[in-house]
Amino acid sequence: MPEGHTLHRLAHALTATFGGRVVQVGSPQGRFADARLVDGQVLEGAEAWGKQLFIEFPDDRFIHVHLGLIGRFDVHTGVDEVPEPVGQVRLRVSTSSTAAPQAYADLRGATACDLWTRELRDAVIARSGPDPIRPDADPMLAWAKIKRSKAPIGGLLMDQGVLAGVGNVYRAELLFRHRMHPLRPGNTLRIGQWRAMWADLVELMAQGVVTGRIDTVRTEHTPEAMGRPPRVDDHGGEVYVYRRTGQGCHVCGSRIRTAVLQDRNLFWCPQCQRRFRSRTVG
DNA sequence: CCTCTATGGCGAA
DNA sequence: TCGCCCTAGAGGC
Repeated sequence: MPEGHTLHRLAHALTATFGGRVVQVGSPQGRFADARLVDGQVLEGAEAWGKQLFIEFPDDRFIHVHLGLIGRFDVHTGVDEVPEPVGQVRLRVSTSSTAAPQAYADLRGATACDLWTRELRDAVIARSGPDPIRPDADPMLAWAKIKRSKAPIGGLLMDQGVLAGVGNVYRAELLFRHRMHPLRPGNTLRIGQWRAMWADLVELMAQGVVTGRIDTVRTEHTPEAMGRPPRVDDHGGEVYVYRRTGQGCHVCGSRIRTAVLQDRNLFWCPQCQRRFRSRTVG
């Protein structure tokens, strides 16, 4: 679930569903005791920065949520009745009226769910790199770090202080689309390459916010265009390399490779992404 | 029943 | 680099 597009999508859904309304806030599981401090208040809106989600309440209070690897936050609208929680619900936000239609949102498995002040929120945002989904993002802030780092670009793209919101799928797919080897050092990139990668991220991630999935294949490489079966997977998106180890590359047919970099699975095509080569495809 | 996996990130060693 | 945290679902025995 959770790369930046998921959090922005959630922010939109929470704002649309609960924004400006008095809400009930609770922690059925009990591990978010501070829920009571904003219970019965007006939910002013929700906003995402990278993978961080902030739900704003009066008096500069924010519920800070980070889904981590396995967290999910499901928004249910238009229900007649808010049901009993199922499983480990850390946070539940629900409409406070008793009349239908009602709505509720359940958070499970999150790495973080805390009540924060505006200062804490601002500090985390200040430490984060630019977020390609935010219209005010400045790609040169990321470039300044990339161009002077010897670290592999595959790691830099996942560093939330360099760039906010990119996770393992967008990382792998972006590198493929730009024919770039994941281990290429940041300081060997040229600015034109970075500008092209950023523009691509802006487009891909904006699409992810709309669709709720990560699709990265170009028209000529869709299942329909290639006459291949669609991807069957729990996240569903059409991709070039992510979790396609051993399968044929959609462009050149080579077997997709995998390796572990900084504890995360890395996927690339050994032919399309030869080391120290990089040219944008198409 | 157990083990493994997952689009993440932290802190200790 | 490793262990650990969060949760649910899939698969093996």
